[in-house]
Amino acid sequence: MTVRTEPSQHAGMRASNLALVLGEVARTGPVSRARVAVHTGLTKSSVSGLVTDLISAGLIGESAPAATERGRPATALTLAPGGAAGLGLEINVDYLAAMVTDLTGAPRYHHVVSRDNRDREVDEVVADLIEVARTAAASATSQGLPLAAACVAVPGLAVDGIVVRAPNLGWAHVDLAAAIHEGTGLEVDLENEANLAALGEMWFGGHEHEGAPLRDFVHVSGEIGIGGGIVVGGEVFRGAHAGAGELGHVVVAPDGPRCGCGGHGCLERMAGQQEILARAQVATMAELTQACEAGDRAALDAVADAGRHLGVALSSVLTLLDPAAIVLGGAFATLAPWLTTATAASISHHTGAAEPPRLLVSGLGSDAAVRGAAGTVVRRVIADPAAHLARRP
Amino acid sequence: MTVRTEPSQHAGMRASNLALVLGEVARTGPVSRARVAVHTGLTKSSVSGLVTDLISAGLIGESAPAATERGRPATALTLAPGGAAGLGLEINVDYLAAMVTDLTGAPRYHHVVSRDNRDREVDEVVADLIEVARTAAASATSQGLPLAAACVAVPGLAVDGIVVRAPNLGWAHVDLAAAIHEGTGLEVDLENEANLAALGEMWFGGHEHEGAPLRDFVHVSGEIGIGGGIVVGGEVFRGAHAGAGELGHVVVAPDGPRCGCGGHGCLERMAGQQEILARAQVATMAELTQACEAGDRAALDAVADAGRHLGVALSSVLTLLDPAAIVLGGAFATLAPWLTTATAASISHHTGAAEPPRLLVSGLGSDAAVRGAAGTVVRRVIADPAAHLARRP
DNA sequence: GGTAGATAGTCCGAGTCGTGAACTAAAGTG
DNA sequence: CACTTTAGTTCACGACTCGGACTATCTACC
Repeated sequence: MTVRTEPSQHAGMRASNLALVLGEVARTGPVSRARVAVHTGLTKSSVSGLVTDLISAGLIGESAPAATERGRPATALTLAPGGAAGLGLEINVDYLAAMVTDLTGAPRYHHVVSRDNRDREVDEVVADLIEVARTAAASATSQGLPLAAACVAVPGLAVDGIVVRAPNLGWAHVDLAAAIHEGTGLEVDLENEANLAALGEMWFGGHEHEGAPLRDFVHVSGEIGIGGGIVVGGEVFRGAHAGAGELGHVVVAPDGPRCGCGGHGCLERMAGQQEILARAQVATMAELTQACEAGDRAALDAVADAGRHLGVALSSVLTLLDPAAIVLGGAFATLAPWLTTATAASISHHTGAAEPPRLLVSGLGSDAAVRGAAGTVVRRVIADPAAHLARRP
Repeated sequence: MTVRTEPSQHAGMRASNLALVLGEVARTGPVSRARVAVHTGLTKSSVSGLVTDLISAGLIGESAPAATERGRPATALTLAPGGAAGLGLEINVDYLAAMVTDLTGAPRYHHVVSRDNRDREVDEVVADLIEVARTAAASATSQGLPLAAACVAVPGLAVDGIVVRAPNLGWAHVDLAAAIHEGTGLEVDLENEANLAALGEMWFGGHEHEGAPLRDFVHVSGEIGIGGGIVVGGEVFRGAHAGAGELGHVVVAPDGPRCGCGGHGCLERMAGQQEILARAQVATMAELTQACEAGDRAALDAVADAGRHLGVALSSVLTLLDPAAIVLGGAFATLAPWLTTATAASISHHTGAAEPPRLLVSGLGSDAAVRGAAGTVVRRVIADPAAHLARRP
């Protein structure tokens, strides 16, 4: 039912089959040409030709033949780690981060600069981020990793390379992609932090659903604000204006107090970090977890209450989006031990579902977004190797 | 970023280009081959060949050359109404319906049988629906319309041709598609009523967004229950288990009463038809609209209250899904005059949005789902004419 | 009214790419 | 050491689209 908009031509056919073969190699580890042919439905001869191209492009490596059961031993094909690399950047309220991953998605460089970016000039922060990016790029070069592009995780709404608004940073209409492109010479893409964290979790978090990698889920990423990333069929769901997934501003208390966004009774207002800390009468997240571990009543109640509100929001998410699972990330992952019981109970109460939905806890912690950003770049190369080669012949 | 799963071959290239050309003809009314070539990016010679195939397949018609400004007059191409037709069926609480549309989407047969299907045997109702389908098929045949397939709108969850559950009918695990296939010889697809109503509204409702047809929206279809259809990029959003869009069970009152679904505080429990009628102290929807028109206080309050609850649910929908518009259908379309003010106010209050979102009212009324069902069939033919031809050579 | 210019549509050779069968390569089996 | 099995390459063939040449049919203008 997809509306076709571009003519199918021979070049497109080839590009599509290159992606098919490369994707198969990426997914199923070391494989022979013959097995790729069977899995993809292409003939052996076609696969041979496509693999030749991918090897000469440096995206695939050939290892020594290894004996199998019977017959001629197969030469194994693997992703060439040095074929292309991705630079992931993250700009957040209290830190900047950079990560380089090779074509297999393995981290090859990671650096975090902690500093509160809220009351600084935008230009200063941008300059710092460019510096961080340059250092990362230099490291990639020295490791022989050719960067294909960069992707920046932004705590707000980004459209066409521009940060439209990032409330927690106090930013609006910052042409960030152009600035970083200027400073590094790389193609730069911007994406919401919550969405990238969700992708990072999908690609590197190791979650499964019925034996296959999890491809339909909602990722809750609470740091200072509460964000949400919706992944459908392995891709981020963005809505009509790239604003989808704003879990933090789902209504959980129709008669509730005014939220910073202008609305009333939003989840973030009722269960955000600020609210939890205030109710638990502690100042930092570290103190909160300590208090919870010590069994402090006020702290436990505050967290459980947040869990209940989260459950209300997630009930609506479950009925509206029908995801296969929900992944708790960021601060909610840290608080999971004292939170999930209340959340699960609240979900059962509000949806009436016999069996509770799958509530998973993130394993990546606060690195999910940068990893997702770097991963986005290399995934794009794998998804369309022809386009990548056209750019650097 | 789409994961490719099938090899691209010459036949697929041709199939894709056939769809491209046919889609262009369908979208832009009468067009010349030359204009199709420009719009699609194909060459004139390719378009000529593709059009020849489509004409001999009976999907496209050629009308007499009409003079243009300068040069040789163009022969106009249009969809051939008799090329293929779709049979839409609908099974609902208090009626069965059938509609036949030709390839252009124009209704060519429409029949509704009013009868309460709640306390009847499942087999009886299925037999009635088969009878309705047969009569419709006979009418199509007598009009020279070859039916490509059938699509059934079901008030519940349908997966792989089976009605998994339809609470308002009291159905569970009914193999409806096979039964109708048996009775009519047609390929049969099942789909949720709310989703089809949304599609019908998109294709035939005439809504626009920034000059183009509306392709990202949420359709609210309230009859006895409250349903929702989410359309993203022109396609229905189904979630991981085909259960997405259940707007009726979004939580709008966390401390609210128990709902029939087992949850608490669901929209349907707070603003469903039963609730509104009870509060307005009337027995039927007809009486309710009369009371509203007469300015009856209790009726107006009941409707406004439902509108407020609807606004809470839609606030969550807006923040989670970021649609370009919301379309009110079914009973809510009828009640729109006394409902939308409260709903819009509630949305503004809960989302804090400066400008209220686009709240549109359906023009198709209760025919939306059958039209959507019949339209689904012909749209599929247009989206993949090669597959259609392969079935009937 | 005849010719130039413009636009529509067809035809055909060239180029690209996947297919399929034949062929070479390299192991294990009896 | 022949036979079987599996891996990978080669090459003629066919199915496409492309692009330019060619024909058809109109308007505009002299």
